[in-house]
Amino acid sequence: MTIVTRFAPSPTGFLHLGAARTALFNWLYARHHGGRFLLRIEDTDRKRSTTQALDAILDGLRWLGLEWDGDWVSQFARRPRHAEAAERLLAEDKAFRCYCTPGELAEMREKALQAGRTRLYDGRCRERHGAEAPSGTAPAIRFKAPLDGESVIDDLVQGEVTVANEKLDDMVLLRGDGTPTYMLAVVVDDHDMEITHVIRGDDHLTNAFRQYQLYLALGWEAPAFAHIPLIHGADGAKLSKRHGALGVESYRDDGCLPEALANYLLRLGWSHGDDEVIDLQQATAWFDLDAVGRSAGRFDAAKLENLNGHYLRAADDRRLVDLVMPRLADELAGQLAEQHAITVEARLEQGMAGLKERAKNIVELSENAMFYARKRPLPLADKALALLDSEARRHLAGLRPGLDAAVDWKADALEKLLRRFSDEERVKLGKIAQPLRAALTGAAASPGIFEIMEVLGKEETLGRLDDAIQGA
RNA sequence: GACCCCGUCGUCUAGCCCGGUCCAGGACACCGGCCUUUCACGCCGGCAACGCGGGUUCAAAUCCCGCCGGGGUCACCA
Repeated sequence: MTIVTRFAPSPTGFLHLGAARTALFNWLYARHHGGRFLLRIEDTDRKRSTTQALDAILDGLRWLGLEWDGDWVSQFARRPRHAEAAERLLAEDKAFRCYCTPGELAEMREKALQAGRTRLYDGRCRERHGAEAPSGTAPAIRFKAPLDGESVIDDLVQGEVTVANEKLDDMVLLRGDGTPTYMLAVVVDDHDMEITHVIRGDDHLTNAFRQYQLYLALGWEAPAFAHIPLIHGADGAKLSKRHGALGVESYRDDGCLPEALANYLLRLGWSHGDDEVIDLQQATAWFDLDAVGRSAGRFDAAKLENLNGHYLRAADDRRLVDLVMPRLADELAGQLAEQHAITVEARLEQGMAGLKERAKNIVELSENAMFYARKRPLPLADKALALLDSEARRHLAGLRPGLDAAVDWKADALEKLLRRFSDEERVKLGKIAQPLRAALTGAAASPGIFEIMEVLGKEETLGRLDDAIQGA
């Protein structure tokens, strides 16, 4: 049997973390088993569905590297097929027309809630015939849910879960306006798309029982279910906008690398012994549902950040340059004209190894790289300014002729030169290196200073040095 | 409220199914230290958990029961 999974978001918002993880698990499960991973957009709610949301979801999936097989399916486009299924159930007396008004329904709900019943609908239209149908109301089609017995689902994550059928409501299949409800649409679509494994959030667990009954009524084989725990905010409550249930694109904008987010999401709720750093390829080889935990996890930004730093250090230099350049251009607005941009890009590529060692995300990386992009004279941070006292400037002035005379402008040669100079002056290397750092980068912390001199080149280095020596 | 699910360091988790190897292991965070021209990285060390109460057993994080706590679901939303 070929395994077929699907991710079925509704295009009413961005791709938030919980949804992204659901997509990831579906993708991994399909890939691991050599199956297919399909995408279905649940856009039956026309009022809330937007194309912006759809684009955000598609972009988010692509950014994370979760490509789906074939074209995505629009649930809305399949509504004739949904209606057909509802009509068939009606014909087979497994469903009925319901003429109840919203007012009646509200009354029933209140009554049921008061009595502590889960079955809200009282079944009053079950046996009502067409002839007695009140005119003027467009009837909805309701499912005749079983009144007794129990439904059992052998969930791949939650285990065997049983619910008494009397708790299952006569749910609406087709609304009065003829549009299908979610409950009907998922079942019909999952069946038609030949989905073998439905992997989704825990919040759908109770829906699974209603859907299971529908499969039974329709005479179809139900897929295997796997309900994965939800992701909670740091305070333990359901992840909401309040605690940054943001779209994956906002993590990207904040400097997150997709492989880091994927790794983080993977480890939140799934584990493979003591392994922590697991890329998508390794995950594909290892992933299976039996290692998915049953309890909800809390979102931990610090752990994501740590993972991000790891992947950042491992990332290709050229790729990072491409990620950093737009941010620098943005910050320097206009100052990064073409000729200078070429120079900066070359510097970044050369200096990236030292830069990426010191950043946890692309934003930080860009900030740290700023001194390679700025033109003279450099703005000096307070700490840099403090480093450049009169004594320091005297040292730098003393150092200048030696640098000017240097023929071999390479990091190791420059280091020898500096060390010799500090020996001769009988001062610690730090007394020279720190002011030099301040002069060349405008900051008190940076990559290795000799490496920076090499990347900057002799002319720029001496220029920045002069700025600092003469500086007020 | 009813139904369902969950409960190991602050957080993610290993161990639980098949009780002893667990005075509970790893990772992140935090706190020391080393390395070092700075900051990082790296390395070394430290802090820190089986929700509570009963059983069963020679022995329980592991099995059973109760309680408590957290979460989810109860629409002509998805």
